[in-house]
Amino acid sequence: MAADILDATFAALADPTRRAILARLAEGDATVMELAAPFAMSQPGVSKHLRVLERAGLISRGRDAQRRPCRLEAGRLKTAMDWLADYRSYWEESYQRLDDLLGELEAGTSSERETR
Amino acid sequence: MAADILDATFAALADPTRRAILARLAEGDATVMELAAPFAMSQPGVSKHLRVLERAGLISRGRDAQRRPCRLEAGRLKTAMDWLADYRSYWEESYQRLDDLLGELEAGTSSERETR
DNA sequence: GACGTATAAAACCATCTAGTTATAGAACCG
DNA sequence: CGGTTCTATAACTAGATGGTTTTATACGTC
Repeated sequence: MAADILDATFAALADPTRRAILARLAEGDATVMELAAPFAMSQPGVSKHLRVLERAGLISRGRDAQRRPCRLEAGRLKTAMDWLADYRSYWEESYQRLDDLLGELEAGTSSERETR
Repeated sequence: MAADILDATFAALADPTRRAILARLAEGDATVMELAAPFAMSQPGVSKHLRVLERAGLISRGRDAQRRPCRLEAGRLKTAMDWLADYRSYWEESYQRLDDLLGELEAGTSSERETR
């Protein structure tokens, strides 16, 4: 469900510059110039990253004279986290023991794989 | 910390085919043929996706005669989730009210932005 | 109206991506 | 040994991505 939202969200998060921009925005809204300052990158380069983040719904932009202040929109981060949460049991200790047990049972009963 | 791991993990998750492969592996280990079956895609196409998942550390592969069974490795999913968890407060209700309050305070005291 | 500042858009380039087909390697079956 | 099955590699293509420089737009100020 909503595959393209996850596509865009994870793709946007797969870049260190964009993650750093989100981290900065977590401290409060910021203009493009403020966001660009820490990076050895041209202003249009940062603008392109912001467009990716905006199209993924991870930020929104206001208007303040010439400035276009950016704001973190955390909803899509929650969507991504909700997807990951489905796998939580697979990295938790209690599951690991259960998984090992099931593996032994499967190996003991039959060589056929449960495709179900 | 560990930026390229997050890069590779999020990039791997940004594709619906790869997410579907992970979902399938959550039900148990599977061979390449088993994983390829649900998709209208060539076998080498699936193999390439598996290589991306393996290089991201999201799966591991064993050896069973000609077969290379794939197994879900959830550790990297936890790493991604840990990163997202830092933003949890930004999408939670209680935070939203705090954020609004801080916004009003900032607007009321000064037009200068706290860059700290 | 002219100038400076903040941002976006255009055009371009190199590299990566997701897919294909065709081929090769590795292991089993007879 | 010969054929079949499973998987990986190679070579190719079209399109996306991340960056650049240059140019245009929008707004505030003098």
